[in-house]
Amino acid sequence: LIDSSFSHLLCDVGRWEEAKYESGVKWKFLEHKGPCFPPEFESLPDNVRFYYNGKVVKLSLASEEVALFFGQMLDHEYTTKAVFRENFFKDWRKEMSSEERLLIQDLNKCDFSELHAMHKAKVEARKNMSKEEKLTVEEYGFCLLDHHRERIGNFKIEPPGLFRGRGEHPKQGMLKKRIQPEHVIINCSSESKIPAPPPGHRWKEIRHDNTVTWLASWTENIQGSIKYIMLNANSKLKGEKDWEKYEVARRLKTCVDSIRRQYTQDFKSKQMGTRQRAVALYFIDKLALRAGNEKEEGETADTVGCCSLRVEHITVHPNLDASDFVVEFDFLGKDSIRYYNKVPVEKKVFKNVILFMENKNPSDELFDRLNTAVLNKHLSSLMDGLTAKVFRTFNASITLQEQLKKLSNKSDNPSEKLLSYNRANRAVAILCNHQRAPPKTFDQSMANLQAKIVARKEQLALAKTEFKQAKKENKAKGDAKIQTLVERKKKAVERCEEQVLKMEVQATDREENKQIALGTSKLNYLDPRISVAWCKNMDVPLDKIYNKSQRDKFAWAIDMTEADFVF
DNA sequence: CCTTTCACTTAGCAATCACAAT
DNA sequence: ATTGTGATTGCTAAGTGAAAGG
Repeated sequence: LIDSSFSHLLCDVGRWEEAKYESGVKWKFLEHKGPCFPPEFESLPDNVRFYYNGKVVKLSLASEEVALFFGQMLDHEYTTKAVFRENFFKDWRKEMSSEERLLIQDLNKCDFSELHAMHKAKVEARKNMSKEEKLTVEEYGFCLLDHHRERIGNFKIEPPGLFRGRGEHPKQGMLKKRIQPEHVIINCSSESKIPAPPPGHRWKEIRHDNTVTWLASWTENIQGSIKYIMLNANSKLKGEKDWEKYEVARRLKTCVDSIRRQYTQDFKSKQMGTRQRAVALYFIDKLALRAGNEKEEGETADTVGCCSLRVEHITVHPNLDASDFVVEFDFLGKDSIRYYNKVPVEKKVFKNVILFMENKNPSDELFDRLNTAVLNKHLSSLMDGLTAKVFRTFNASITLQEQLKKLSNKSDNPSEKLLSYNRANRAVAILCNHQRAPPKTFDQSMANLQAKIVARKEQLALAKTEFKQAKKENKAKGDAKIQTLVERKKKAVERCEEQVLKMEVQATDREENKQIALGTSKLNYLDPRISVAWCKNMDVPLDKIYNKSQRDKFAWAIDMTEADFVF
């Protein structure tokens, strides 16, 4: 049965025919317009030339397009990387005519600067228009799902370009090919209007699979993986899944103590596999590490999660900085973000880690008897629906709840409350290692803010003296006019004080947030009901915490949550 | 059992927008 | 009106984990 709180998502006109939710059947009716294709490439104007070895070379249409991809990226660091250049040049040559291939043998002799300049000019020109976007959204951005108009998340086919992997990706610079309708599978209801392919084209396949949520899909040529067009996060389908995810995490709360007791027991198991499983689980639980599926070597950047940790990623310290049994982690995780942490662990964990490292090379797996399938199989036997990633959700949400309780007071002023919320959010982001590159203008904007604070403080000092002056005059010959002046000056002082405080809090918040990304945890790990309840308890308007799209995404939580909600 | 495929969530960066300061 | 900035949105890569395939 669907929770009644979903009603506004499921039906905004009239009543339910039937208030029942058949698990497994995702939808009954799906109609859409199909994906939006990027414009075809047209050959460059004659005044935009490509030079090889100082001489103008008129390229064929296919190789010209690829050359433009490189030219567009010229001021990006990518284009200086050896792997990127090598992959690009190899793929570019595949698109060249045989004459071109004969002539163009060295990327270093290529001059894309006119292509680059044209691209920059185009970007500039687009700034001054960009209105037709709205029409596209209206036409392609929505679909009909179970007779409700729903927003589609990504309705555009990804345009061709050069693959930009993260970190040291072995395939960076490779040509990501243009997708034609002939590559695209459409999924819709058999009784719906079938989306029309672009003129002169046909779809690869029309499918009517109501057990999946995607509207269209195609296979991408770099990794051979499937790309999907799916609904926006504010849709019923995504909202329900989100709610389910947090409900599973809340169930973990009821049995996490016994699971922790069990893996602590397992630290001394006679089975090596069991010990490894226990230690891995300890790390996943304590440090919110990702599961760490195996990856195909040479296909992706070399990154790891818990189960795929290698000996070279950890260092053991019997004691370090007044702590005993410290394990030092240093590895690249998802998106090649570095995880660096020195963690005091239980003695038994420490001894086990040393044992797992014995007689191994640095490049050997730490948990050689364990993988994510084994771990998850074990976890599902402990609790229905439990997998490694649930621990991340659970620990993130429970941390937010605890931190909010610890940090915030109802008597705080609004900006202090907000700072507390952000700090609680930050504690989670640090736990989950959600980092960002410090903004390029960070130091400058920090200095600007400090200057503003100084200026405002001076203003405050001035306001204070004026206030005193007015009071003195009032004492001397207090007429009504002076009386109002005193009031006015008093107000000015208060206003200044308030503003200084607000800016100082803002400065603190920003400084602490320099390298931390709060968005990811807010969007994916924190049960929104915790935040909604906190806002109710603290009398903080919800839009201080969630912007419009976040409020839409969490509509289900906003609707169902009362102030007494506990995760 | 192990590998591959598939569907979906999670992730950081880039582009764009909105709004304030000038 | 212009410009600079932080906030928001868009993009798509990179994970997880179940199911299918061999």
